[in-house]
Amino acid sequence: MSYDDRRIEVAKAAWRVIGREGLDRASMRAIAQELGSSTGVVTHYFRDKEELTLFALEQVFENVLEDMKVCAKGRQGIDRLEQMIFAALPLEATDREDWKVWVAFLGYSIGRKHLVQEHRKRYDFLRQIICQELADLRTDKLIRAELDLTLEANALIALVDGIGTGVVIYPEQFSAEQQQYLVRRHINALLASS
Amino acid sequence: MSYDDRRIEVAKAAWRVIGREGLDRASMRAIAQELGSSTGVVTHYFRDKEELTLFALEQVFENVLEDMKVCAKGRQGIDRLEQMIFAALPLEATDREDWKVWVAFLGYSIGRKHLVQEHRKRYDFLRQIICQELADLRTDKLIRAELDLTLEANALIALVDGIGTGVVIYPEQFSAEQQQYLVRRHINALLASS
DNA sequence: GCAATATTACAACAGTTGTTATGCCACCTG
DNA sequence: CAGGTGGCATAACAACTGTTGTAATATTGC
Repeated sequence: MSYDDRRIEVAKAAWRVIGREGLDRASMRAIAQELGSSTGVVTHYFRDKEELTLFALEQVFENVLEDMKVCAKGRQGIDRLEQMIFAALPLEATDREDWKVWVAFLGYSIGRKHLVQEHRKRYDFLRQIICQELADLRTDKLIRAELDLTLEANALIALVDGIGTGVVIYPEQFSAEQQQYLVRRHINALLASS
Repeated sequence: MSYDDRRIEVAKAAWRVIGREGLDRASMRAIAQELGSSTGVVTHYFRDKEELTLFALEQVFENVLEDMKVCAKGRQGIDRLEQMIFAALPLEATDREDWKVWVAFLGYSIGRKHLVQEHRKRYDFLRQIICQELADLRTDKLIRAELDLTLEANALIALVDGIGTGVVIYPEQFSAEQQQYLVRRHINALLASS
């Protein structure tokens, strides 16, 4: 196994512990135990704990981006946007673990300037992607021309974020169909009245 | 100053530290220092740290409930619901501190079953309140009859939650007017087409 | 098969944590 | 005034944290 693969394995162990026990209880020793080895391995592949946890978060984020890209592939119009958003929702139980890690990081970032900065970077990236999709839809006159695209992108992110945290705290709160229904209805409100 | 007042003072100090430094860095000593006294005071008024932090969270929650109640008073119809939701939004900079504490708690709850349970209790309470408002609106035929009120209440909470965390991470993301615009539009989609 | 390097284990470090016990001081009550 | 009580300070406790250094073991290249 290559260096990078082993690194990802360590991060996955961290990911599991964070989801199960929380971010502040994901100590080096707990992560090493989850990995089935000693802390020597963890410190060997990561300079310090922050590098490890940020790497784990980055993995989560990139997985979502990848899923969104896959869902977008070959689709067009409103359906394309919908499917991309759906990819970010915790539709299945397995997605919930990713959302747990995400929410844990959000809370952990409070009072830590550089961690907030990390989240801003990622929100920027997401907004840029969605903005581009909205711009394409507007060019095709599928959504109303007067919309503030940045605001609409932020609103979509907020809705997804709210649903995600809701599901993390209250898994039965939103079924997969209800999540999709809410997002669909939100997007429908943007459509050009033709 | 009475016992209960002093208790609240301690909780407010905790609240300030949590918002400024984060929940896991809000140690007993840090809270005592913020209060301008020793840890003896803190332990005197609270059995342990969890009792203190939960009490601080409860204060935040009840403040929001109180604001919602005040905003609802004397209003009726759609305007009443709107104003209640507005009361929960981080419209001003001062509201952001409450939201920081809330988000910090959400993240801290990951992996802690009884803390998740606490959040569920509060979400239950909020949903119940909003459900009642929606039911009243439906009785007056102001919103569509076929709506799933529980789902709609959860959706409203999710939207507010998403906006709140968005503002915490990215204060410039939503202006007060934009927040209100988004909520208003969301609610407008529920109106009976008359 | 030997040397060099990568990987891992383990122990020790200094610092911080929540909690508890003890003692001091002011205040109130009888 | 005696004595008890609530409020608070201080110190000590054991447990746990991230990090570092050292040494043992695998793996690789020649």
